[in-house]
Amino acid sequence: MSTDSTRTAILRAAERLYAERGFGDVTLRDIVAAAEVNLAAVNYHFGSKDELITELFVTRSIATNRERLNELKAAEAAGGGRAPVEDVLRALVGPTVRGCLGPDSQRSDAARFMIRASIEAIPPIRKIKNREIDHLRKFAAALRRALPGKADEEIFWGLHFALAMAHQTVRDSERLLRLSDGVCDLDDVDGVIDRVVNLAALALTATKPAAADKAPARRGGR
Amino acid sequence: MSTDSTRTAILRAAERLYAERGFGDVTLRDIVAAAEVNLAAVNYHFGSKDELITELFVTRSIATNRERLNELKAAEAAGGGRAPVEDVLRALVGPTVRGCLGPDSQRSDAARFMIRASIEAIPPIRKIKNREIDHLRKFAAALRRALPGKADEEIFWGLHFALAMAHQTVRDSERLLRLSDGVCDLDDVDGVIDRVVNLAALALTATKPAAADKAPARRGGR
DNA sequence: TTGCATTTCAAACGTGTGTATGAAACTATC
DNA sequence: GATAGTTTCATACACACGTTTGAAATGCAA
Repeated sequence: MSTDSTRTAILRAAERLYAERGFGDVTLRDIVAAAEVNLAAVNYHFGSKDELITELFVTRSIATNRERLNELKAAEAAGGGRAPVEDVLRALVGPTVRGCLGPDSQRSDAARFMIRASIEAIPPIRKIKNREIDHLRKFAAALRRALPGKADEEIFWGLHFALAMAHQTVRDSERLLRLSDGVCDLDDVDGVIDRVVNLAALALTATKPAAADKAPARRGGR
Repeated sequence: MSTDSTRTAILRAAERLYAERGFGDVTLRDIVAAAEVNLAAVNYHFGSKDELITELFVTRSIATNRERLNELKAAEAAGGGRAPVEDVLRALVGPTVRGCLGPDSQRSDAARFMIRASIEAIPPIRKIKNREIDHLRKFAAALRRALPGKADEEIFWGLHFALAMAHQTVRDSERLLRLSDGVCDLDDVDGVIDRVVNLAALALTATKPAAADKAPARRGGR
């Protein structure tokens, strides 16, 4: 093999197992069994378990960020340097949702691995995760361009809620599925993305006093 | 002590440590050290580590659900059997948010423990967690009463998004804090709850075609 | 006090984990 | 085909974990 097949076999097996079962439940022995390689190969090729996880996370993190930024740039280029709020949000949450929901064939271990990483926040990952902030700032900036005059506070909350809804939907899709008894269609990936994007956009574009049809926003319950 | 002080010392120490550091990073030896009791006391009083966690989770789960239902019933009683959407949602997300955010003195290990439990989904917890669905159905029913004629699908999505936003906000408040450089005030607990509740209510009450001021909801990105 | 049940304690056990070792197998260059 | 460098392999190590054990300490009724 011209490519180091043992190395990549370990990476693929680890990514798949971690995506399926989480970090806590997967041992090196599980990984090497799935990859059909020797136990010592992990330490030979990666140095340690933590370095294996770190390499996986860094690689996927870069890929995800690039994918998001590509969509953002495409959207902004189409709009002459400014994209509608919806498109900015879609670029932010689309890649992850698309990789985690939908038919099995379309789901990616990579996206589900990243969700696991964001959930369990294992030490080797926690250190790197700080860079995500800088990445998100680029989307905050794009939202500012889309909403001139909007207060920063609102921008950040909108961004946060968009991520929260997308993230939680892919993370615990089972609960929504069971709660709704199948009424909520999580295989309609674009539909899910639209729900998240539209609601977050609503948060960002709605006029301040929130003119809902009834029950004006009241503060300080109980 | 009339109350079994060793037992409760273990429970308190375990709850605090699990809340602070998660299940993966806390060993029985950590717990008994914090509780200042002997290692064997855990197995003597609880049988096993899993049973200790189960007892913690069951106790807190019941308490949380009761707190939520109390608020819901109070709200519905005040409205003659029907509460406004906002109040239903507030009863759902309020207890958790209030227990996890705000000044240290007001934060509770119990609420943060429950968040950890919902994040890490350890085997002993996973089995019990199914009951949460039944609990949430009561809130879905209350939302149906508040929004007669609304499609069930929308009810469930609204409920889901409300939980998603609240949950993610308390779970990763640090990220929002750093992203916004302190602009978003997470110590204003009622303010946070209002944001979540109002946005979720907007999702539930907004007319279907989502008449935002610009960029009509479009389907099928990329 | 005596006797018995409950609780605490130090110490050890068995198991599963990540990691290290040193020899064997393989690959490529001369 | 011999040699040096790389990769694989079976095996073992060291350690931390949850759990068990049996004796000591404590509480409490008669």
